[in-house]
Amino acid sequence: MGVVVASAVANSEEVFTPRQQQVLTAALDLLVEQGDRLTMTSVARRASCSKETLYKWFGDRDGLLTATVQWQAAKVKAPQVDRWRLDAASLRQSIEQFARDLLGTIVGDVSVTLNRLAIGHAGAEKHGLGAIVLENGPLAIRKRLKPVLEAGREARLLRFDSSEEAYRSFFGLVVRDAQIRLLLGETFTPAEAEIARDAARATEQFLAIYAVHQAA
Amino acid sequence: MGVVVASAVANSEEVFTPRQQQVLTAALDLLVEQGDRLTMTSVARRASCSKETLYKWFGDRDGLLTATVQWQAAKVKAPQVDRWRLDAASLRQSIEQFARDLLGTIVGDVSVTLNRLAIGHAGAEKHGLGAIVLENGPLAIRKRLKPVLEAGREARLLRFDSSEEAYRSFFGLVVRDAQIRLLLGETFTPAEAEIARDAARATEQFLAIYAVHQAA
DNA sequence: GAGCGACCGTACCGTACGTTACGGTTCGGC
DNA sequence: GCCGAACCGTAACGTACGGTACGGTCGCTC
Repeated sequence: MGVVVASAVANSEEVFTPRQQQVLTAALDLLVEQGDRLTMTSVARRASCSKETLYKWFGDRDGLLTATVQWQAAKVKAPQVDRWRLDAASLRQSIEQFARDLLGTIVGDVSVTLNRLAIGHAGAEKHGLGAIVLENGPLAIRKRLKPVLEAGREARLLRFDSSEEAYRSFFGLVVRDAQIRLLLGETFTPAEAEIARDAARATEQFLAIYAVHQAA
Repeated sequence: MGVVVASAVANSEEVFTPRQQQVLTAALDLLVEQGDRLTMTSVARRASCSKETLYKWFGDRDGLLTATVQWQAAKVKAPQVDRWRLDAASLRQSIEQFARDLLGTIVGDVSVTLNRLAIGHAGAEKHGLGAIVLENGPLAIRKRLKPVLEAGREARLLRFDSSEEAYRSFFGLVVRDAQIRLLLGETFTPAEAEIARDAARATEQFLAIYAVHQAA
């Protein structure tokens, strides 16, 4: 286990020195470039540091990977959608913004790489990375979206039993098969415009399901 | 590359002797048990065969894995939904059946394992497995669902521009975040009943989006 | 029953990589 | 100007595992 990385999961208080962040950046770059096959030697070389330092700071290979994922995941905290009034238009806008954030993140190189890594680890009974990615990916967005959805329900703009359920359908409508296809190696990088269009479509569909019928 | 496994992708004509299938079964079992870390030695031991035979039949480790995935994937070909008349009820029933198939497959141990494996390979620039899994997973279902959707459109029961698009939203509504959560190591195994309920909900939602409004 | 091909079990080889060890350099504190 | 801590670069160690070689057994053919 890592020396600096203590509790393995969700210790966002963890702080890295600038030098350490350089190392983590190097590790992340190599991860994106060559996936899980990166070697400690290559990280050391890329970061211009010694392996000894690597081991001193991160304990072992897993510690380094965990630190990298953790550190990167912590950066995802996108800005809260600030003030939204509770009319149909602004609700729709908030939701669409979330859809764009979510989709944009998920189709990114870094997201694909980190998810691949975490999935690989999960396949080896090491669920630490999976938990971190889960926590900072889908769950983070969900946590931010939930109050919006519930305010929408409060205002009788939306109808659903459980915000959990509603969120999951939202996720499905936004992500569809894009994530699994990317993870499986299909290479497509939607432009900003496509993402926006997809987000709009997903929002439309979500509202078609969960919006209260505005009976004139 | 494998000796027996020729074209790497979608050569379903490939046939394995019973003995070879025993070996592949052993490999699959080990894969489910320990993920990508299975060794050639362990497969040989489990299948009571020599490593030499393994290499003779499958070429190398990748060949064995490819053969395993390919062979397993070929078994997924679920029965076509046979005759469906084109009223709203039977259309709905067909779609719901697809949803159950899809969800049931995806939450299964074997699916999770094989997807993990293929994703790992995709992360190492070896897209063969990813292509196979993609081909036999999502794409196979889509291929079977497509005529149903288009017949529905023909009969003015459904409205959509592209069946591709409609399928992808269907996929999203059915799978939601279940697949990625399982891949990341969350362990939940929905009962038959839950799957059926989720499939029904997804169908409901899909129709809410794509069914033509039956204006009384 | 001799010859032969397919296959098993096991011992062996080569290598890549995680991990450790060590000599040399920089730098802040006194 | 000296000391120790932190760090760099590199060499060395240990091992796990992919891949190969080989002797032995079974079963089939002539």
